[in-house]
Amino acid sequence: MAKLSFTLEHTDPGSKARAGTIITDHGQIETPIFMPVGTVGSVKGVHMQELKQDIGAEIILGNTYHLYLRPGTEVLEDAGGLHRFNGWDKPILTDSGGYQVYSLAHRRKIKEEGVTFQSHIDGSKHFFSPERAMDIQRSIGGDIIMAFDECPPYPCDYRYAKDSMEMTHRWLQRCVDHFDTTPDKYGYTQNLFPIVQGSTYEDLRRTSAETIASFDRPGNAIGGLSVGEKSDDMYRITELCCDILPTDKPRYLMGVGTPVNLLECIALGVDMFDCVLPTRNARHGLLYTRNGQMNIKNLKWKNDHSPIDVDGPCPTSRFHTKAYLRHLIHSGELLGGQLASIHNLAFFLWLVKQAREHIQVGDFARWKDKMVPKLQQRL
RNA sequence: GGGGGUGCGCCGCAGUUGGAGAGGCGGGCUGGACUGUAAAUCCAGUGCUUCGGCUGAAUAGGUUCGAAUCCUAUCACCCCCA
Repeated sequence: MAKLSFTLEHTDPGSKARAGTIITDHGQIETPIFMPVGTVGSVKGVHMQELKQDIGAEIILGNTYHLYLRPGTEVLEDAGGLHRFNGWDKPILTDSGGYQVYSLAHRRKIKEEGVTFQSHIDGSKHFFSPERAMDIQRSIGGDIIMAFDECPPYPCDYRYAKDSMEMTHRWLQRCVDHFDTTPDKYGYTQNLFPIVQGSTYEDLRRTSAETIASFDRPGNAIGGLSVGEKSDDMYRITELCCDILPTDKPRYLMGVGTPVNLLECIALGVDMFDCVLPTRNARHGLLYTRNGQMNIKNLKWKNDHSPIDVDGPCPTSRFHTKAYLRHLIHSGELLGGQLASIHNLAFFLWLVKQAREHIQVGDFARWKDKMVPKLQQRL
C-alpha cells in the first residue's frame, strides 16, 4: 500500500495540456479526468454498475459535511469505510466541507479555530476544525482527502480575500500536522491535497499557489473558482495557479465545470475536475452533447423519436429516444433523471477521454478550438 | 316530471353579504437558471394589445349612478323527491 503517484506521460505542443496516470491503492486514474460528484455517498440517480460500464467513471467524490451528518462516521467505520459502505471499489475523493462554508454561508460561523455549522437537516450545531475534518475524512476513507479551507464568496473584497486565504493556509498547516500524525484506518493509503485560494486577485493567488506547493503533498487543488466570476477570470486565475503548481503532481480544479470549461482548463494544465452540473442539470432536463446542449423538456422534442444521442458514447442514449426522455422528465419520473444523468456523465467522461487522446497524439489545441464552438451551441 | 343548488380565464380549489380583478393558492403548460449538491430545485410567463389601453365572471335580456353579486329566461352540471 503506497502513497498516490502521478506519472506525466504527454504534454500537448500547442497548449499546456497534459496526460498522465494517477495510481492509488484503489486503482489508477488516467488524466485528464472528470470525477462525478456523489455527495452523500451516491452519485444521484446513478448506480455503481452504470458508473463503471456506461459512464466509465474512474473516481467519484463524497462530501465530509454531508456524510458526517448522515449516516455519520460511526456507521461508516462500522462498514469498513465508504468503499465498503456504498460498493464503489475504485478511488474516492472526499471534499472537506470547505465548500459548505461557502454554500451554507447563512448557517455557519467562521472563527480561527474552525467553523460552526447549523445542520441543514435538523438545525443542530456542529463544529468543524481542520483537525475534525481530517478525522472525519479518515473515517470516511477517501483515497484523496481535501484540506479544510474557506471557499470565499464572489465578489470578495481584497482585504477579506487576503485574510481568508491566510487563514486557509494556517488551517492547512493544522490539517497536515494532524493528518500526518494519524494512521490510515482501513489498510490503504489516504492522500491529502491542499487547496489554493485568493479569490480573483493575482498576487494572492501567486502567494497561495507558492505556499500550497511548498507543502509538497501528492497533489494540489485550486479552489474558490466557479463561484460566479466570469469565465475569463476563472481561466486567468487557473492558468496563473497551474504555472506555479509543480508539474510532477496532479492539479485538481475544484467545482469546474461546463464542457467548455473543462477543455479550456485542460489547455491550461488542469488534470482533475469535478462538478455537479452533469447530474443536477440532467435532473432539470439539460443534456450535454458534442453538438451542444439541449433542454430536453422543450416542446420541440415532443415528437422526436430519434435516439437521445445516436452515435454518442452512452448505450442508454443510443437506445432511448428524446421524446421518451422528455416525457419521463415532464412526468416527474425518476427514470428521467436517471437516464439524463447517465447520459451527461457518459458525455463528460467521453469528453475528457477524447481530450486525453488528442493530447497523446499532440493535436489537442486544434481539436479543442474546433470543439468549443460546437459545445456552445443550443440545440 | 317536481324541488333545491352551482356556473369566471387551460384545469382544480378558495373567495367575492351592489362600489369589479384581468385577482389568490395549487396543478398543467411554455420558457429560463443551475459550476468542490440545503437543488427530482428555483425563477418567470400563461385573455387581447399599436403598451395607451381594451375585452371579461355560463348565454341573452333587465333593474341600478354602478352588476360577478339583484331579477327574468335559456343552457350545462350536481343533489333530493317521484
